Amino acid sequence: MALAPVAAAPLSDQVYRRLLDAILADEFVEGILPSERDLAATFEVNRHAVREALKRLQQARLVEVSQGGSTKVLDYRTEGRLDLLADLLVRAGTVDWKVARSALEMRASIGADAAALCAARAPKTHKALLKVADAMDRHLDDLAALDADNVVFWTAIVEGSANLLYRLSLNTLLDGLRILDASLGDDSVFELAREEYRHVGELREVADAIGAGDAERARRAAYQHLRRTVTAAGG
Amino acid sequence: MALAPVAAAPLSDQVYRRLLDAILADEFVEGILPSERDLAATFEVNRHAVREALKRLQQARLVEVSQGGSTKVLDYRTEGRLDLLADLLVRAGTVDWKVARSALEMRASIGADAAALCAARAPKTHKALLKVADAMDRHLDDLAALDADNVVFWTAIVEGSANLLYRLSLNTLLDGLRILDASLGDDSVFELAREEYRHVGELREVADAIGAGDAERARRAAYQHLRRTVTAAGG
DNA sequence: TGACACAACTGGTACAACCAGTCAACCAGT
DNA sequence: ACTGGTTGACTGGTTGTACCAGTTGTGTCA
Repeated sequence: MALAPVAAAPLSDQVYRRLLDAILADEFVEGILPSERDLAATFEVNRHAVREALKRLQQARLVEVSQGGSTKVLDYRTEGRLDLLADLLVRAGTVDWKVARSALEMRASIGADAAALCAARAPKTHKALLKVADAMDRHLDDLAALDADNVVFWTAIVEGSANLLYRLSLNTLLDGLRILDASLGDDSVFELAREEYRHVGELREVADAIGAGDAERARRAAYQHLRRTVTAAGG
Repeated sequence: MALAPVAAAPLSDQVYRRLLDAILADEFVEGILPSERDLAATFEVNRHAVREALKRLQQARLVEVSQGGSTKVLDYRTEGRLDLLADLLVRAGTVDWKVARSALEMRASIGADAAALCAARAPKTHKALLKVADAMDRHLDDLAALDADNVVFWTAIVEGSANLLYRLSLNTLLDGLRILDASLGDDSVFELAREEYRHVGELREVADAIGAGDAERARRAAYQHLRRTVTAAGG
């Protein structure tokens, strides 16, 4: 019998999670949050725990607090930032596939541009990329290993692009992937990934183009490869 | 006479800022932060203020705190997320142009893809876009107005792309722009923008392609327009 | 030498108070 | 019908202190 560990998140994290869910579900009338003292009372925690949670919500641009006045909910579409991905992707235990599709589209766009930049700036990456592609070919049945290798492949390209923002975006997107993974378990939903991994040859093409320093070819190859998954996901 | 409001940031925000700067400047030996009590003592503030700041750093994936153990600095390249842009762009009062160039590259990539998606999904956006382009033509000498209109133009395209993540990325990028603006004042550095606005005709071309539902033409036109600024910035 | 126990850290939570803004209502004065 | 001042009941911001809980190093004892 496998007993899962009991989650022991700090109180402020739990409060953050609760408030976040309530905000995204638009549960506050007029978009006005109760006072910190009231929240502390209803959650039956100390006011400091509430304050720490509110500070995080504030940083995520989800609320606006002002001394003396009340704390208001902001529109995350116009105020929120990309880091919300992880929180928007899975809500109330169900995956928002529209958000997931958005993430795949973004991955394709940035992945393609990163490949082009990598070809222009770090064609030497080529060797490492081919090695990963070889490894992937060697275990086409091990989905977990393929996942890991795929991450290595694209991380190398993004590193080669010498674009810090692409690196950070990749982190954000991978974070979303992790959330998705945890939410779906080892479910069959990763048919998408499985299908993508059937085309390791295309990764090789990307690597070749990068090795040749041919930015446009690298871009096209990467875009074609990544875009297929978007289409498969209903884009 | 224009009187600017007096800045009165909460203590925890100031502590956050100080710690952030120290972290990005790699000022902590072995990447280990002093204890909360020590930080409170050195900053001469209450421990709660320090805790609120640390919660935010934790959320930004800049530090890892563990009860009983010490708080460690994480590598923002591998752990940080896109929201760091605003903090990385301007440090110690000077602009990091490498980061700025990265942002411009990302803008070009996402802007082009958003234009393509907009053409496919919301060709009707075309009308509003042309109206903005007209307005821009009408006041080619008013940089502030051009800036505002430009934001409206691209926001409309991103809305039309129906991609929530592009919307959030736009927010993040615009945030960076605001930071840049505030840091540089009305400085001459916005030669870049000025040059971009000399090509309002290209925006019209983007709008036309979108109106025609021609995704690839919209992508090419948008990319060409946005990419020029990247090149001008030394990309 | 190894296992255990303790002490001295660390972060996490709590209560109680007070400072400092906001807002609405009311009240002069103009 | 306005202006500005006053008041009181809210709001968030700050503080100090105490204690709980987990980690880590150290020293003792078998």
